[in-house]
Amino acid sequence: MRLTRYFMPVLKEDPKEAQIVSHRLMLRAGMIKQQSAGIYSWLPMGLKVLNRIQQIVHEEQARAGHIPVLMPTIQSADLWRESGRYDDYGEEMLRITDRHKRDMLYGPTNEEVITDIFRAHVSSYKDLPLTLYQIQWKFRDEIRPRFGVMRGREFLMKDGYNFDLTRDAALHAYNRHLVSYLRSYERMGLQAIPMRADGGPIGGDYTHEFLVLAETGESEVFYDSEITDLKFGSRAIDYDSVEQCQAVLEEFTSRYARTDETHDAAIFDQIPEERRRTARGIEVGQIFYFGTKYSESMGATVVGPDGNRTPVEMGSHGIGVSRLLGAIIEASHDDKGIIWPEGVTPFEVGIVNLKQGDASTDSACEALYAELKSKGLDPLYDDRDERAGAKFATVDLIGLPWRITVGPRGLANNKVELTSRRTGEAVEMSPQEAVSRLVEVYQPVKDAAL
RNA sequence: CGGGGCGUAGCGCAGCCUGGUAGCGCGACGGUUUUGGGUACCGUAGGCCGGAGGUUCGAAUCCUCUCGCCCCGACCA
Repeated sequence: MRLTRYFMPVLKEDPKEAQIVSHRLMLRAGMIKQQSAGIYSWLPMGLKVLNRIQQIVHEEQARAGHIPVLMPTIQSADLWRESGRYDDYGEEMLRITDRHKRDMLYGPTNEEVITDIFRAHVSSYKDLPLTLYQIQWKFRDEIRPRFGVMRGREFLMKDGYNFDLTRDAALHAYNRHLVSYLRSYERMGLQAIPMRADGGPIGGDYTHEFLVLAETGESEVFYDSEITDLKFGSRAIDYDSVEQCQAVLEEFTSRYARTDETHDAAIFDQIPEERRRTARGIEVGQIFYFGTKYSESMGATVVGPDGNRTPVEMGSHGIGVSRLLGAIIEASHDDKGIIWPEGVTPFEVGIVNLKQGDASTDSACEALYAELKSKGLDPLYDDRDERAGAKFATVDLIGLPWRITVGPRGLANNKVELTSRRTGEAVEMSPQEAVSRLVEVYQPVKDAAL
């Protein structure tokens, strides 16, 4: 993309309403625009990152064998009366009346709808196991939205639901989700630690939430420092293998890691003191096993091999997709701006032309731009007639992980400069070398994709 | 929902107390200059001062109501 043809309304000054760094940077980088309290438009670059995160989630769900669907944002109140949650959910649920005076609502979650779909079309144990999921907008009418997309009222969320015949099968689905979530977060450049959690309004006796450590996190967390050494990495896993998934769950949940909701000081104090950590975390996902809570109240049953009708075992699983942009920025930025991890960056590299209008730098930039695109990379070419300082400031602010600087001085020796946003390290090399170096850098990202 | 604060140009703000018909910086646009970390100078455009009502000869300014937004708290992915 050429910057002069793009729409990226960056701000030089901090908008006063933004208090935390991710909110400030998303506004300054021209990624979002607030339309109303807790409700945002996604501008091109914000949308790009949002889409990349969605893509990772889709790919990892596919890998785990989960099937995508798309359910409506507006739901009938009747379904919620059936489950008993219409009255329980409270004022967080946005209630709407249509022209026929029917009670509707903007879905804050989808257990009712998915259960309705299931009971309409699934009736035999032979159709199980089944996990359906979607990435869809939700609305929760928070009393006080804040922190930009970290706690908006409208938010994009992946929600998945597993249906199984037995408790053991449902627990395997739970484990499978845990593994797929670990992989997803790592591809986004995040370390999200599974912590024992509280059921909340969804209920359930077995649940973990995934937290990204960051100073601005909303939850206080307590953990054994050994847990931060764990990496899922690129290990191969058979999602159908109960043993393999169980082993991963045990590996990632055996050490102490809890939020303040479930924290138990007596157990925590048994950890050697030098490994005890207290920090803050941002919740970016949660997985639940809740058994037959919804299937019983809503009549989602299957006929088992013995000919008896039995309520299905269920769980639900969420990833806060839009919130993840905030979480990633909270975990990865400096005083100049965002630092995108390679897995989610809106553009893989920025090309900075130091002397726009100069025949040799212009043509060198154009050649680089074309070459990078031909290698499957997506560069942002800053072709504005601006001074070097302004271009550097912009590319730093928007957080592209790599920058190629092209100026007459270097070009005289066939050199450009390749700079890492994260380390600031700059190396002179030929344009061809810069391209191959970038291809190399992004190879793991390509390899991780399906 | 309790407590606090703010709505004046795209963004950040001054002016309001002590009423007299709106200003600064950044940004935008045009030009000159400059050119390896937000260059300097000159010029131009842009605002029914959140909205409604009232007081007054006259309201951004005073009064009443209202809408929106932000912060702290309780709540929450």
